[in-house]
Amino acid sequence: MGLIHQQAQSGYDLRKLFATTPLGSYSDSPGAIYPALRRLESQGFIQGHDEYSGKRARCVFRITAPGLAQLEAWLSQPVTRLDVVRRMDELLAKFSFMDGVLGKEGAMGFLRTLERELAIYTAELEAYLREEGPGMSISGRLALDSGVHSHQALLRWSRTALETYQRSLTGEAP
Amino acid sequence: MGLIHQQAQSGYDLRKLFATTPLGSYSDSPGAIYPALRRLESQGFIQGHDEYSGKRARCVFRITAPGLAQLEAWLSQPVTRLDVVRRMDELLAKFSFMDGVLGKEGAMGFLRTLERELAIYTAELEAYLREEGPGMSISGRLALDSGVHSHQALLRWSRTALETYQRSLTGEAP
DNA sequence: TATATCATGTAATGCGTTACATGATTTA
DNA sequence: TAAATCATGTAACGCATTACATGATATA
Repeated sequence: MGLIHQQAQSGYDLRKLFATTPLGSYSDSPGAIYPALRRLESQGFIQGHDEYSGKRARCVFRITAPGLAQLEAWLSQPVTRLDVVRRMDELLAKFSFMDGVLGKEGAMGFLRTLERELAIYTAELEAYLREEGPGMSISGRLALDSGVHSHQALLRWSRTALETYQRSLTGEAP
Repeated sequence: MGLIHQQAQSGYDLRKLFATTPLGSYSDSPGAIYPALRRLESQGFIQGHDEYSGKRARCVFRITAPGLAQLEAWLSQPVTRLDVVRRMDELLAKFSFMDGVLGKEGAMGFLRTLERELAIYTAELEAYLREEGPGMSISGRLALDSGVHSHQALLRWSRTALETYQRSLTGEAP
């Protein structure tokens, strides 16, 4: 729905996006995409129209008013600890749609809570590594270490991302 | 199976591991774990025994010879591009079991191919950000940027991890 | 004795994957 | 005209999630 909100898309468009672009590593299988589109349509969140642009028919989906409300609600959900631990990919996919849907303030609010949760979880990982690391195998300890480094990198990113937004705000409102 | 190989585990043990430890963020729901254990048992990869240690019965699973062979085969599968793009968590979970199953040489071989695939994919992400970034929204570009930074961090980690193994080899065989 | 924790399951539902299928339109 | 690509689906299967259920044993 985020992609359809940015621009009307057919099922085939989405397949190509998932297969060729790095963002949102979702499945590009037709058995996943077409039924999902029909489900969203039956719920009234998107609406498909056949388009004949010279060639053959393409069923192009657009977001509806209830769909936009649903998308806003999804993007507005607070960042939880469980999101940070197990659904980081989904969080970043959500964030990529943020300023098109919630605006800069929404995106900045998201980044602030993400930074807080990331800081907490990263500290927990570091503590776990300090305490349990010595008793683990080399590869076990190193795997945990990779989690620590990945989350540290995300934490640094969330801070520079917030600064990027702050610069863009002061720059446009002199 | 990796966890059961390290140490015999009951379904409840696994639930607690998944719920409390940071490694391998798998589901701790009983509806996922118990049927999965029974499937592995029916395939002959693990074997459960009831144990009565003073308290009530616990069904403790151990790995079998075919199960160990299967685990070795799984851990020996080459690192593919798709693994790096969409299954990085699984790769690190696999790696955490490596030197208990394949030994240091196996773990080092894994790290070398992982480093190669990570370097390729990271370069692709950087190129995509350079080319497509200017046309994207701020949050879209930043989300992509987080992917770049995360993979750069993993790439650095894979190199230091390899050095850690090399030091441990020269240290023990003077 | 009530509550929390230990320990193991089952049932309904939904969804993803894999594989198969179809027909139209470019390109070689 | 053969092959690749466009564009959209269906069917079988497996598995995860959620919620419910059970009984035993510690702990308050």
